[in-house]
Amino acid sequence: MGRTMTNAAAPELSADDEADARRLPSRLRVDKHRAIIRAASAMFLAEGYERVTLDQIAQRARVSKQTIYAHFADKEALFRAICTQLAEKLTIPLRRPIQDVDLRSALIRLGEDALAMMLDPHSLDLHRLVMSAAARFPELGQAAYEAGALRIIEELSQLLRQRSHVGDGLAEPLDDARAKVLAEQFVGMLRGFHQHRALMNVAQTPPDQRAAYVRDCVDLLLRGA
Amino acid sequence: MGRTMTNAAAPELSADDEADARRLPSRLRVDKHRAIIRAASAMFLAEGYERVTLDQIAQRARVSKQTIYAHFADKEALFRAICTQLAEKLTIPLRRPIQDVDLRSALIRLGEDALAMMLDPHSLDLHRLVMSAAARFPELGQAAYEAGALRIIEELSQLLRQRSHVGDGLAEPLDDARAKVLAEQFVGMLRGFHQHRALMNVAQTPPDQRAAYVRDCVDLLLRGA
DNA sequence: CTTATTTTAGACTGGACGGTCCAGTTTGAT
DNA sequence: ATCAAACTGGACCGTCCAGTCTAAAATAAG
Repeated sequence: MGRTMTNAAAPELSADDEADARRLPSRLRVDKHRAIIRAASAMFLAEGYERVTLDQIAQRARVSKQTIYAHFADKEALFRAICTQLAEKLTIPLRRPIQDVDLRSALIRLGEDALAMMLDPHSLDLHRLVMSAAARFPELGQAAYEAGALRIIEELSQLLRQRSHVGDGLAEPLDDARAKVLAEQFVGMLRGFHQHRALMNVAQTPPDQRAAYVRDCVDLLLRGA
Repeated sequence: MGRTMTNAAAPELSADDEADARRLPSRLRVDKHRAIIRAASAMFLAEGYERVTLDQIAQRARVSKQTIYAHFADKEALFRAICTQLAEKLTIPLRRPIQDVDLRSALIRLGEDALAMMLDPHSLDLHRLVMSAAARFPELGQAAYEAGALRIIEELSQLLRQRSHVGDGLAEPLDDARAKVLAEQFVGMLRGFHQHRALMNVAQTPPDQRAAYVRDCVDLLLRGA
C-alpha cells in the first residue's frame, strides 16, 4: 500500500554499498551485511521506522533474524547505520555539464534536473522518513540537509557567482552571501508546491506544465536579479 | 521528547471544537468528546500515529479507555476524526488587512505572516503528521493541501491580480493562471529552505535575517514580474 | 578430514498495545 | 427519587514484536 513498495527481489540501492561494509567488526560476512542494509533501507523508506519489523527485514534480506543481531546491536542501530549511509549516498547527480551554454539555458536545465530530483519517489520517501525521524534521531536531519538542500544551494550559488563575474545574464557581480540568497530563492521558487503536493499525495501538475513553470522561474530570476 | 510536547494539562486547541462535537451519535457527553479529541490531537501531532497509545490518550484526556471506544470505533477512526477536524481548523489567520498600502508593503507584511506561519511549531507538527500519514489516509493529504498551501496561493493570486489591474507595482494586468503561477513562485521562494530546515531540526536563520530575506523576495518578484 | 566460526530456522520470553468485558458509580432527565 | 444511559477503573485476552537461545547446518582454513 506504500506508494513505492518494491517487489521483494529487486535491489533498491545501486550495488556499491562498499563504503562502510568494508570494515566490519570482525569476519562477519560482507554480503549478508549488505543484504540486510539493502532490505532494511527499502523497507524503512517505504513504510517508516515503526511499521517495519525485524522479521520482515530478515525475510526480505534472506537472512536469519539472528544474523541481523550479529551485525547490528538492535533495530535502532540498524536504522542509524542506514540513515548515515543514505545521507552519504544522497550525493545527487545533478551532473549534466553546464559549461558552454548561456546562463539562462544552464539554469533551465539545472532547474529541470533539480525539480525532477525533488519529485523522484525515492527522494520523496527519504524526505518523509528523515522528517518524521528527525525529532528522535537528531544527527540524521543535519546530515540529510547537508547532503541535499545545502549542497544544491552551494553548487548553484557557485554557478551564479561565476557567471555574474563574467557578465553572463546578470547585471552586476555577486558576492558570496548574495549568491546564496539568490540560489535559495531560485530553488525555493522552483520547488513551489510541487514537492509539497507530491508528499501529500495530491494530484501532480503534468510534466509539460512543469517545464513551462521552470522557464518562468528562470525568467523571473534573471529579470529580477 | 517531541519538540512540541505540551505539558499534560494545557489545552492545545482554541476552545471552540464545536463544529462536529455538536451532533453526537446520541447523548454522549460533549465535554468528554472534546477532551478526547483535544488530548489525542496534541499527542498525535507531537508523537505521530503509531507511537501514541490509547492508554496515554485516555490518561491525558482524564477519561477511561472505554469512553474512548464509546465515542470512536477504534484508533484509526479517532485519528481520522482528528485529521478532518485539524484540516478545518487550519484556516489560517493571514488576516491583517492589506488594503490601503502599496503592493510592496502589502507583500512584505503578507510574506512575513506566511513565513511565520509556515515555521510555527504547531504547523510543523501538523505538516509532519500529514505527510507521514498521507500514504495510509489518502483524503487527509488532499484536505490539508487545500486548507493550507492552496488557500494561500488562491488568496495571494487574488491580491496580485487586483493590484495588477489598478497598475500598482506590476507592469501589465495579470490573468488568473498567470497570477497563480506568480503566487506559487512567490510563496515557494519565500519558503526557500526555511521550513525545510525547521522540519529537519537544523539550526534556523535568525529572525532579522529572515525579515531581510522576505524583502529580497518581494523585490525580486516585483522587478521580475 | 578436522576444527573453528558463522549462519540458519525456529522456538521462546517478556512486554507492550489494541480492544473487550464487567461491576460499580456518576450524571441528568423526568 | 427513580431510572437509564454514560462513565470509571481495572482486569483481561489475543496478538504482535524486539530480542534471546539453541541445536543443527553451512562455510572456511589448516
